[in-house]
Amino acid sequence: MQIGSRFTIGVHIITAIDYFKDMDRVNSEFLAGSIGVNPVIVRTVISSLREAGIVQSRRGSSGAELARPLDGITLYDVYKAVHSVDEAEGLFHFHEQPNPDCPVGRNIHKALNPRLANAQEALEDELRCTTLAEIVEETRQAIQNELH
Amino acid sequence: MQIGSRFTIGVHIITAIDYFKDMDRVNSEFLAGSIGVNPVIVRTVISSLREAGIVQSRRGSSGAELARPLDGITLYDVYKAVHSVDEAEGLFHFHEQPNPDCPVGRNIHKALNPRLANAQEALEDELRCTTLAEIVEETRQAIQNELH
DNA sequence: ATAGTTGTAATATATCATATTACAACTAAG
DNA sequence: CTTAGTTGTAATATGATATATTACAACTAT
Repeated sequence: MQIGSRFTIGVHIITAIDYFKDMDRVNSEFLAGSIGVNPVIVRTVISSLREAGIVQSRRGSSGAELARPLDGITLYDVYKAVHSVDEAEGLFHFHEQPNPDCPVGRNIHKALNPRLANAQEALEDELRCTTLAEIVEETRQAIQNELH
Repeated sequence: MQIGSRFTIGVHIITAIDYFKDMDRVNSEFLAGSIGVNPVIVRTVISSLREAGIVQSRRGSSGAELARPLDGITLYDVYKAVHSVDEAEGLFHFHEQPNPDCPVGRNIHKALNPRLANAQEALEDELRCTTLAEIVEETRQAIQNELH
């Protein structure tokens, strides 16, 4: 069980938009080529990022742009934007039909749910610690280091 | 995208084994009734817990028992035992074919992977903070509180 | 006008979790 | 030692969901 790749695709998109902004026409086909997925997937993820106010894009006009500075975007923002995880359901899937006629069945969630929420929050807090500015900067440095 | 219910099923199993150990014959059918899933799923999860040294069970002999004290079992132990998440793959699914001919495509994982690992570790560390002794105790208290 | 792109729906495919069926291996009780 | 009942596990089916693909109207820029 894994968190879907739309999250890392979203990070890749933002990084590529910034990196290539002065060099190429960064449209969905170009991005799809860099990421290695279908252009429609790219457009779908971009739509999510647009709805979250992270990037700008519109019909007919080729290419996407960032809607706010890179240091104002965290990994958590991207994670939430692409809704890799359903907000209401939470990260952990609790078995859905514990028996209400069983004392354990109807009470265990009271003990377990707060712990699952804490674990999910720990993950999200960690994602909030990194901005896309850091990701882009480190990617640029990695590219520089290739030259040696 | 969610972490599968085998994890919470595992916690439910351990809690029920302890709670009912002096009252009922806690076999896979009984547990399946309490949890609300198929008995074979219960037996599969118990197999995982047995391989992790958390419970004891064997062919023919009805019922499972705990293999070690409840305060020596953490939520993380259960989480790992049922392999809700593949060890090698990690919690986050990185898109699999970033373009090696693109500088961003072949370098972004260097910047992103450590952050994803940190987030996963934060989640797991939080799961290590809770023992099954706490879960069982709180479940017992919740059952007690029902009487008022 | 025209060529090219986006947004989005519809559909297909792939993957994986859970459900179900089936049964040999085994235990315990009589 | 026979029998009823359970476990471990394989095989298969079902269901849910993520990603891929096709298609095209809406739109932009030239």
